Amino acid sequence: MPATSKAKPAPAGRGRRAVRASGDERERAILETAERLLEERPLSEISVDDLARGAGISRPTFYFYFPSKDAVVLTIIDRLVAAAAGSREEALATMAEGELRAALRQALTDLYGAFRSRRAVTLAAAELRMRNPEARELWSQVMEGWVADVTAVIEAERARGAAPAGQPARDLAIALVQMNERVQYAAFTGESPSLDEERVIDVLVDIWLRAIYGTAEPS
Amino acid sequence: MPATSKAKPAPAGRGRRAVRASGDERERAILETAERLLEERPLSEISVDDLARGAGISRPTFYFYFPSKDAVVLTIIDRLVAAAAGSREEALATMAEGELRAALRQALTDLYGAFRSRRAVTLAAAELRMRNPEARELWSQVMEGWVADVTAVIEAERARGAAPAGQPARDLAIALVQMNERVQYAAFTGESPSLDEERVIDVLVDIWLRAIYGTAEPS
DNA sequence: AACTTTATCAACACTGTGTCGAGTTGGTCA
DNA sequence: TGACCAACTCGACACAGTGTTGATAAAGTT
Repeated sequence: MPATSKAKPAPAGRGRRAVRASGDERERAILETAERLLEERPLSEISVDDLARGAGISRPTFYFYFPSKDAVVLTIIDRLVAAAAGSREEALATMAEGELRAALRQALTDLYGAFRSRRAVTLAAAELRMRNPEARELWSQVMEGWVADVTAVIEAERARGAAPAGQPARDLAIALVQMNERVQYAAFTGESPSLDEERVIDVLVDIWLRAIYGTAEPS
Repeated sequence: MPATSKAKPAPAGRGRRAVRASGDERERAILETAERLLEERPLSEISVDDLARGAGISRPTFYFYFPSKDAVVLTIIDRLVAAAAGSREEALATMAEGELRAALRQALTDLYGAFRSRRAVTLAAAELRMRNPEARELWSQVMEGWVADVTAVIEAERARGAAPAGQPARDLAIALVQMNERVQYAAFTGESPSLDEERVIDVLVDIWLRAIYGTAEPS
């Protein structure tokens, strides 16, 4: 049973423990080592041994603190996701009261910033999602949160006559949110083709506005 | 040196060989086994041993035909990508002469169909891209091809006055193409949130048209 | 019939994961 | 204070997977 709870005193949700003693700083050391190594190379090229050594402990001792490498990264992603959720709520609060164009830009900028400031972790999350159901579930919740909020905004704009009818609001929201995810990911990795980091927001905001407020009639 | 050419007679590009004898059918058996197993489970859960046994040979013999598991999948992806490129050129030919709305829908439908009909391979490609530079490069070329074509279409539409000015055509094309990739991937995996398979095309076409022909002015 | 090429696989070397059990250490309370 | 317990540590092991080596067989080629 990989990547599931199984630590010695193991009570908590994922794989982290609830210890209090000096082990607390060991746990932190492991998390910090993981973040540091992720700046250098992808998750797939980091071993449990790398994490243990980086934290100054032996490999078996690592397993006292985390049930697997994945659990470490999941813990780190948890925190990133929580921060991003904060950005989102804040941004949405602004958006609730008119001046949508500027508010939308602000919202996308904040979210983009939240992930860009932890680029390495964001990339690791994408990698982990490919093979870890728990990571998939966590990311899924993040996306659902965004989609729900964006859906509400679109429906409100349509209700007050500011936006024309069109595809179901939720479908539109899903596509737009997924576009953001992919475009941002590409910009972070620098793959080609990808948008320049400074152009990401301009392009995304433009497409969002056109998708929400425009109609689909060519000349 | 994993995933690079290294087979016995090894001349060709990647890791496939140029054998002619009875080994030809072994090679095909390996490729077929890979495709079959990918329908059942992700690439990360398929071992070289699985492929060898599936093809009725021992593991060392597998290495006579392919230098690694990745090389097998790369060969399969190559073919998918070639087929998709065919769809694209065909679709673009239609698009070159007016009636853009219908032509665009047709183009996106064909492309979507090309990948949906080989869903398992498409998903494996996404997984492999995460950790294999060669897969990344291959996919990159596919995306660049699309972006180049779409950029040309947008510029042509702007030149003939059918589409308004806006973000640089290439930037717009990158975001739209990446949106398609992500939305399609999500629909294939059935993750949540994701668009229903029957709704994908409608939603994407709508956003493309609005992004290309609309303006970004809210009411 | 010598020789080469193609094909095959048992056995090996290596890397990485996760577990077991035998410790050590520091605090607590009888 | 000393018996005890929980937190903590790690050497040694069992396993799974990858890729290589070398010996061998079977099919052409000259």
